[in-house]
Amino acid sequence: MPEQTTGPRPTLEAVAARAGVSRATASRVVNGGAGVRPPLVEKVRRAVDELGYVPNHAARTLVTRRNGAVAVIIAEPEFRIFSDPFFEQQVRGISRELTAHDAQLVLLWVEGPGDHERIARYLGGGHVDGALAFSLHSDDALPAVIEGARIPVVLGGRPAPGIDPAVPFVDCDNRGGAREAVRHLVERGCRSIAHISGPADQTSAVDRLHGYRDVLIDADPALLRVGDFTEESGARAMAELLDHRPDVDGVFVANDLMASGALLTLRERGVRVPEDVAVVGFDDMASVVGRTSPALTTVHQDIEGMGRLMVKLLMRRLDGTGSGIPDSVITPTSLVRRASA
Amino acid sequence: MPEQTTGPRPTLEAVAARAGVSRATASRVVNGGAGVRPPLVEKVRRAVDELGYVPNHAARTLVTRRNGAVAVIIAEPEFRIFSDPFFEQQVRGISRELTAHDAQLVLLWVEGPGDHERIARYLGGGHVDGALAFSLHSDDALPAVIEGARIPVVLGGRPAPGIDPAVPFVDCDNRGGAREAVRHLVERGCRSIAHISGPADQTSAVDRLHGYRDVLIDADPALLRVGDFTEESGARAMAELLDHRPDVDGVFVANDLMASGALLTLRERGVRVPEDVAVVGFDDMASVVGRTSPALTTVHQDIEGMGRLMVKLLMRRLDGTGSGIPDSVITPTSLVRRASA
DNA sequence: CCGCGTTCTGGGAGCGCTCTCAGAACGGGG
DNA sequence: CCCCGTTCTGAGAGCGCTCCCAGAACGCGG
Repeated sequence: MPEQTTGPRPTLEAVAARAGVSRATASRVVNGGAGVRPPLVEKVRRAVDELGYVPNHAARTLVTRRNGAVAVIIAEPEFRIFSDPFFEQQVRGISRELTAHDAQLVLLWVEGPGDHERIARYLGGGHVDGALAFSLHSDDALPAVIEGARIPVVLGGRPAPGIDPAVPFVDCDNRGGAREAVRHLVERGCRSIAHISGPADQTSAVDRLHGYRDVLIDADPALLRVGDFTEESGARAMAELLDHRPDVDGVFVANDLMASGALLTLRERGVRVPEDVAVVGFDDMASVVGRTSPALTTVHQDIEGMGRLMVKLLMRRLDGTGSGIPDSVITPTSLVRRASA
Repeated sequence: MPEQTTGPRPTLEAVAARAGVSRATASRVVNGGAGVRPPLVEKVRRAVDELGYVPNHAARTLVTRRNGAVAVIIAEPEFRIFSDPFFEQQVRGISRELTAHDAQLVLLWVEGPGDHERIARYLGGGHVDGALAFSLHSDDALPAVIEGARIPVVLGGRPAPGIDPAVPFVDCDNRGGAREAVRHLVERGCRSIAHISGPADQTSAVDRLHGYRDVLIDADPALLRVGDFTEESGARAMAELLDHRPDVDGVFVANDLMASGALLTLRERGVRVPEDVAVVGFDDMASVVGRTSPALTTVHQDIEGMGRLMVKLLMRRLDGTGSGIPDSVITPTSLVRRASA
């Protein structure tokens, strides 16, 4: 039980004195105790407990040049990012993995280009050991800012072309997952398979579209519609599809939210799913998948796992163990068959 | 333009040498330059620029015992907290105010009681100058944990009884806002005014209920329904109300989401709003208010401002300027009249 | 019982910064 | 022209910790 010394916090010096050893030995024990004989370890441990000693982080950082903190940079060009469930899951994964590494999460909220200088200074100021960011639009200047801070960084999501390709990233196999989704529709016997894609400036949307095209090499462009990842845009795209290509019997939608919208339109028009039109989504978001009817067949990706992986990659390069390890990771996806296809 | 010295980062010493002054003077300039003659200030400033000097945070913290970081503690007893728009706005306000104070936001994600020890150690370890937390349920052990860390803390939302009442908090005038809402219904001429409240273990819900009762001292208990702040629960409560008290002609709903649900039920049943039943919500959440029909009359509260206020209170007590300043703040609310009442 | 190799331990330097305090510089009045 | 008060400046001491390195302790073979 820590003593109730209300005064200044005990230092290593105090612990050492109480344990009857030198500061160096006390330090060794606090840092794992390797190379210290058991009886002494025990004595120091007890002193630590009795004094309620907690290492001074600043002092430690000063000499080790490591501070056990990682910045998570959240840019907000649109403005829902923070409340996006996808994002939330990823941050949760990051937070958990960081905790496992005894590192802290420092949130850097970027509100616009005006913030870039502040961010650069912060990143360059040695407050954090590394940074995690999310590749958003291709015209984003943020990656350059981070690059300028000369600090290790790992991106969530494949960066858009134009951004330094050497920056490591973690992304799921968007293209492969899309292929699997489309193949599933083909195997079901669908003949006119449409695709509702996401915005062309997001690599995930582009990759999924590529996957669709990989399987359906010469798909009629009329079977292609572009949405913006919102439920509403999915509903609209589906309506247009139905209007222009009444023969459509399968549709691969680039994310679950748009797929949900498509399902709504289908239902409104009295089209049976999956009998008349089979639908496959992407993401496997619990919040969406659970409430559609019929239950949505979709491509699952391990979002939390991707967050954790981002941290692992970053930690590896911080440890210097980075060489010989793949820079970027593409995580596998898997098709989850439910009722819609 | 900073020099491209790839080596170790320049120290204050280097800046001083280049500017031809002592380290002390350089330090003074870096920290505002008070009491240093203009020509010297200029010289030091130039050296800083040329060298690309950035102060070492750890070294500074070591001596000042201040590290310019504040923990935001997010507990996740339920699990949507992070993606809650209310919460998002509050964190945004916090983030902005923190930036204005040149302080950083360290996110502490608490996943359960198992994390409490970790949190306590972190808070006690001097990593952050203070903490911000949100008062959730009354059985939450977190406040005690924070208390134990002997670190200044400010709560978002009035803490439940049972939690040390000396802990400062920021909350909006739930009770007063509710009174205003109900009075508005009275003035409109409503005779049977119902209330759909939130969970009894949340102080905001309790306070709003109190406000309702303040105005309608002897309201029939049958006019009271308890929801859980979700849209669905609001719809259900409204249906029950209609079934049991068909004479209801006004309803004050404890939050916008439930009000939206109530509106849905009303519409389904063909009840005209506000002609047959007038509805007033609480929160004035942009995401809800915009899409209801008719547009929702509701009680506005400045959520972002509350976040900022939390930081201001914390900063004041960190600066020691805290004495004589109110510990907690109740921010005003205002009724926003739209179409539903 | 001594000498040498090996394992532990402690002294001390130094990480980069702030801040106190003494001394330098300066200016004005006598 | 000198003296004293005021404003600036710089030397130096530490903040609490890690880690290098020298030396102590220990064990074993001869």
